[in-house]
Amino acid sequence: MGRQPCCDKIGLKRGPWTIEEDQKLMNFILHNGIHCWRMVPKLAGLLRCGKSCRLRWINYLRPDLKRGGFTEMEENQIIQLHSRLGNRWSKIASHFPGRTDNEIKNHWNTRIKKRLKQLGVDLVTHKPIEQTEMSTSGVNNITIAEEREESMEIKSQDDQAKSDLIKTDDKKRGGKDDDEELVSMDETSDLLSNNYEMLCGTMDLGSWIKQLENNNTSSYSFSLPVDEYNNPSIGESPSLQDMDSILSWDSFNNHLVDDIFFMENSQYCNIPADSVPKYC
DNA sequence: AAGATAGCCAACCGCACGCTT
DNA sequence: TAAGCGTGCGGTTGGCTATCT
Repeated sequence: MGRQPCCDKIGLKRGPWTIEEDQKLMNFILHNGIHCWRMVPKLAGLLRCGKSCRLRWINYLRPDLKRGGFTEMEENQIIQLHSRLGNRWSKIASHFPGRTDNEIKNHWNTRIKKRLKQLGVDLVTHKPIEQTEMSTSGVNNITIAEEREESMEIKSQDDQAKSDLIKTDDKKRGGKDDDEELVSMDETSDLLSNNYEMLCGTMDLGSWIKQLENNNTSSYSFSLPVDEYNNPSIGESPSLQDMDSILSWDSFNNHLVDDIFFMENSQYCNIPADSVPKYC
């Protein structure tokens, strides 16, 4: 028997949120808090399902969200965490206050993945793809990286399954599913042994990548200037798209000064999304 | 100038998990 | 103990914008 849908979806609005909807949702949450997402749209007067409201709040409306592009330091930290945690975006996001898992996931898929590919870094093991493999006659580097990624993605699915098994076993033993335990699991697990070297060894992935970039700018063509990667948000004008979102956010916030004041004095100020009550 | 293509990101979907009854 | 339910999570999609031809 399959799960029932979270809502009947009949008569519910979908697609992009309007400023009016945002205001309704934010006003409601700031004044009433979140007790049950399913009830939120009804009580707030929104024609959305609770799930959609939750997503909108977490990814866009939350007052503690950090906006703007990722810094080089953040990017490198994401890469390091990904080598340890894999595609567990919420875990990775928990290391970045004010960033959402969706944001990090999108950034990984659109920027970092490409960057690593161009640098010849394996997207799963986070190890450099061997020079011998890269210099195979008649085959360009990108093709090799793509093939490698494809094969490793299959491997990663197996690895993830194994990892889940280990996690399950660990939970059965009453253990916690936190990063520290993942690290210790690395020591006993073949599947993560490749990452252990990166994690516990002397290798600094961030500086290594930077070094690669410096060494390879002549041999690789970047789709973006390195500077843009390095720090799109500092010392530069935001992109039009960024500006647009900032503008809309600002104009939206102008209507909510009172609410923010209320929020700053409320129990919801600076509380991470995951500490909001989970159940009704 | 106009159409094609690529990049980006907000939002949706479906499954998994954990709590309650 | 099993079923029901709400929420969290990761993968995917769709639409908007920018860039290229």
